[in-house]
Amino acid sequence: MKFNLTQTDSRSKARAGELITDHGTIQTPIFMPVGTAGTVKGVHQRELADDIKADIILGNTYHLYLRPGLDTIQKAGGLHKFNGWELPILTDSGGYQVYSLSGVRKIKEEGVTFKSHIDGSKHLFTPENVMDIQRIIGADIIMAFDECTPYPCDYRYAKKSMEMTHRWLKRCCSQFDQTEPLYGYQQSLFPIIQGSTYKDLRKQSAEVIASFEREGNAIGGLSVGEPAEDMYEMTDIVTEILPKDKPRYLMGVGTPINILECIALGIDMFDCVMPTRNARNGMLFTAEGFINIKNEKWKNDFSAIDPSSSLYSDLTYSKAYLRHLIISKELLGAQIASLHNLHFYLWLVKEARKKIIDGSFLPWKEQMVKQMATRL
RNA sequence: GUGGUUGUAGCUCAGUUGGUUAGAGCAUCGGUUUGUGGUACCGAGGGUCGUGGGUUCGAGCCCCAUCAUCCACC
Repeated sequence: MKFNLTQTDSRSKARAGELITDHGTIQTPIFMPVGTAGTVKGVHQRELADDIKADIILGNTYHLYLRPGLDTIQKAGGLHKFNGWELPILTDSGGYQVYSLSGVRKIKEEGVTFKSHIDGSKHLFTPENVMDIQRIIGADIIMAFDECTPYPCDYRYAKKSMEMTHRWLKRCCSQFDQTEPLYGYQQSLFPIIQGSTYKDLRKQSAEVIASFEREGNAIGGLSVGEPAEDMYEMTDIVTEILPKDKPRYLMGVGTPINILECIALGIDMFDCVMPTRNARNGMLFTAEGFINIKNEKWKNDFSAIDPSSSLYSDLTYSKAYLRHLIISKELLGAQIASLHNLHFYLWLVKEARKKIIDGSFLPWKEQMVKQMATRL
């Protein structure tokens, strides 16, 4: 993997770059659609690649390990072969599931024991086997096994947890470096910064993570319920410390506004379920603001879903029709809305990239932030 | 015509021996959603309890009448 910085904004910390992997080049800043179980819910791979030009998608270690299981994925020849997505894939390590499934798990130094949400069976994730699992899934970028602390989190727990995440990282790197990719292309391991909302912990974690000198670095443990201002402050602290010549990935973020603000703080990569999950529940993001398509005001609005879009479905179908589909829980509604939101997110980061390169990022960002906060 | 059944929110229905401002599901309206356990979650509006009398301190519930409904029998 190789990362080239194309341009750095002179009035903010925003950067434009390109990340070259064996499955293709990713232009940064980038938004990565989340495809937990090997599918971006409601969106075809062909639509992702051709219609909205996603450069990379996510998969999830926890879900894929439980179902369809490693045996099937390995027999398929890895996740790319299994799901027919030929561009880059990033897999999350399952660290976040340990957090979101809290109640049915036990965290120890060795690793995490948890119960499957599918059949209740018991499993153990360790830094070592999570590396092995991600070798089998075969993503281009794989994530270290970490503990994502909840918010709020008291200082003592945040510190203890962060230190364990650092020790786990050492074990991840050791296992990763002793093993080989299985399918003939390179994989890169990204470590994850923790430290909750404590400045000194974040600073310390960023320094530790940077010292491992991996090919890219991630920020975890944010967008878990803390105020946006805290998220920005923590991001600002760590991007000051992280090496400039490597990509920075802010995990799980966020709203279109969060993304622009964090691009301004020097983040290159984002992922979030928001565009797809909220689409399924009737929320549409646009450059002018956001829409709850279920609201009665759209009932007889036969204008295009998004006249400024280049998408067939955004131009062909009306708001009234999409409202009908979403309210009726028709599957096509989720598809149209998901594709719309992802297209918008990708348009947003591509536009940001252009503005960074031509030097007009900051005023454009301010204008967009103002517009996108509007409830339509 | 006779005997019986059922009438409670837009719909389908709960509602104890009579006891505070009559509930639920669905529907409607509004909100939430941040490294996906999300076809999810939270909230709101909406009822002269078929109608009219009566008994009672108090009636959705008991009594009478009446209307509607469905069933059975003439």
